Amino acid sequence: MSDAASDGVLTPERILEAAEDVLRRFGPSKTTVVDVARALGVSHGSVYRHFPSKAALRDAVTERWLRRISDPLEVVVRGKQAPPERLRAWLDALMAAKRRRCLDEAELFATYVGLTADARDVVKAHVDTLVDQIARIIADGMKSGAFSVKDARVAARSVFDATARFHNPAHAGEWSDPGIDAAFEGVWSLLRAALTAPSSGSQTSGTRGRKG
Amino acid sequence: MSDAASDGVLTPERILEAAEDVLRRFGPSKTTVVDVARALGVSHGSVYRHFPSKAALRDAVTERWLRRISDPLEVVVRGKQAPPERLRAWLDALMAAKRRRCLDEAELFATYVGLTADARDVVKAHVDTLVDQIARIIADGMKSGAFSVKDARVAARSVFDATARFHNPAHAGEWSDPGIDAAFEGVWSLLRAALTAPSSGSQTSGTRGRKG
DNA sequence: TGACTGACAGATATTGATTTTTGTCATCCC
DNA sequence: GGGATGACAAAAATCAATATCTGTCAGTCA
Repeated sequence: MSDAASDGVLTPERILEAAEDVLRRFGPSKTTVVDVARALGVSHGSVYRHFPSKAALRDAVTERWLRRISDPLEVVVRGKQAPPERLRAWLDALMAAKRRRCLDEAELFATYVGLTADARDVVKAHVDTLVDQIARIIADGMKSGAFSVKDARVAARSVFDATARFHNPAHAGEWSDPGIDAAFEGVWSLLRAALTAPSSGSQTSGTRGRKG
Repeated sequence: MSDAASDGVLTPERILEAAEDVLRRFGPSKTTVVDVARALGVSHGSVYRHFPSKAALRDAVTERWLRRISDPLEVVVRGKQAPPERLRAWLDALMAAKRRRCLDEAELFATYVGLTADARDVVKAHVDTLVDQIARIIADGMKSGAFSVKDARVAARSVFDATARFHNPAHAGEWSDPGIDAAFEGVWSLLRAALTAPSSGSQTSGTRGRKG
C-alpha cells in the first residue's frame, strides 16, 4: 500500500529469502511467483524485474541451498586431522548433511533431485566445489606422504564418483537400507587403500579398451 | 477362433513371450493385460490364471530382461584372462549392456528404472547375481595372488557400489556426458590399486564413527 | 525518470464426468 | 474336472472444460 516493499527496497536477496520461506511452507509444486510476490507485499511483475523467469528464481534458491551444504564442509577441509581421517570425516559430514535434508525437507529435496536429473549448471558448479574440497584434502595427504596418487583432482573426482551411492540424491531411496553403512565402510576401505597404496594410479593405468 | 490358444497350451512362458512383444510394441504405459491376452488369442481372465496380478506379470518380464543382462556376463566370469583384466572386461561388458539397452529400448528401460526406485525384490536378486559374479573373479584373483582382500564377497559388493554411477540406471542421464569414460578410468584405477595393494582392506578398517 | 503496477495473452494445471482397465467369479465347454 | 470365458464392481486413466499461472508491457505514481 503506502510502502510496497514493507521493509526497505526490493532486492534479489530479499526475494530469495521470501521464495525460500514460501517454498518451505507450500512445497515446490504449490509455489507460484504470485505467492512469492504476495509474501513480499509487491506485485509479481516486480519479481520479474530481478529474475528473468521462474526457473531462474528456482535455480537461485537451489544454489543457495546447495551452498549451505558445501560451506560447512569447508570447516572439515581446513581441519587439523591427518588427511585420511579428514577425508573420512568430510565424507561422513557430506552424507549426514544430505540425509538430514532428505528427511527434514523432503519436498525441497525432491526439487533438487529434479534439478540433478536435468544436469543443470547449478548442480555442476556444486559438484565442482565439492570435488575441489576433496582435492585439497588429497593434496595435503600427498604433501605429508599419507597419500600417493598422480593427480589430486582426478583422484578427488574418482572418490566423489565412487561414493555416489551414498550422497547422490538419485540414490536417496537406498539410504534407509539396513546394509547401507556397511556398504559405505566397504567402499571406504577400498578407497583408503587405493589412495594410501605405494603407487596407486589416478588415471591411465588400465587397458583403456573401447566399450560397445 | 476354434482354438483359443493359437499354438499349443497356454503357459507362463508363452504369456511372457507375448507380454514382451506387446510391451516392445506399445511401450509400458500403453500395455494392458487385455492387450497381452489379445496377442495370445485368449481372454484376459486366462492370463490371471497364471499370474496373480499385472504387477507380477511385469516383474516376471523384468526378471527375464535382467537375466539377459547377467547371463552373457557369465561368459566373461569364466574367461581365461588374468583376474584384474577379467574384472575390467566384466565391468566394460556390464556398462556396454546397460548403455545399449538404454538407447535401444528406452521405454522398457524406464520401466526398469521405476522398478529400481521401488527397490523391488527382482532387482535385489539381479544385483545379488552380479555381485556373485564379481566375487568369483575376485576369489580367483586371491588364489592367484593378483588380489589381496579379506573377503571376496564384501570386496565385490564394494566394487559394484563404487561403480554405480556407470551402470546403475538411476545415472543413465550422465552416461552421455563427455567425461564419463575418463571418470570411469579414474574409479577403475583406484579400485584396481585397492584390490591389488598388499593389505588392502575389505571391511572394518575405518573408525566406524556414528553419522548424524 | 525509473521502480512498480495490474490487465492481458498464451501456457499450464486442476477438476470432475466419462471411459478404460484390473481383478473376481459364476458359468460354460471339452 | 480342469481350464477357459466374459459380465461385473472397484480402481485407475483419460479428456475436455475451467481456472490458474507465467511472462509482457503500456501506463502510473513518487
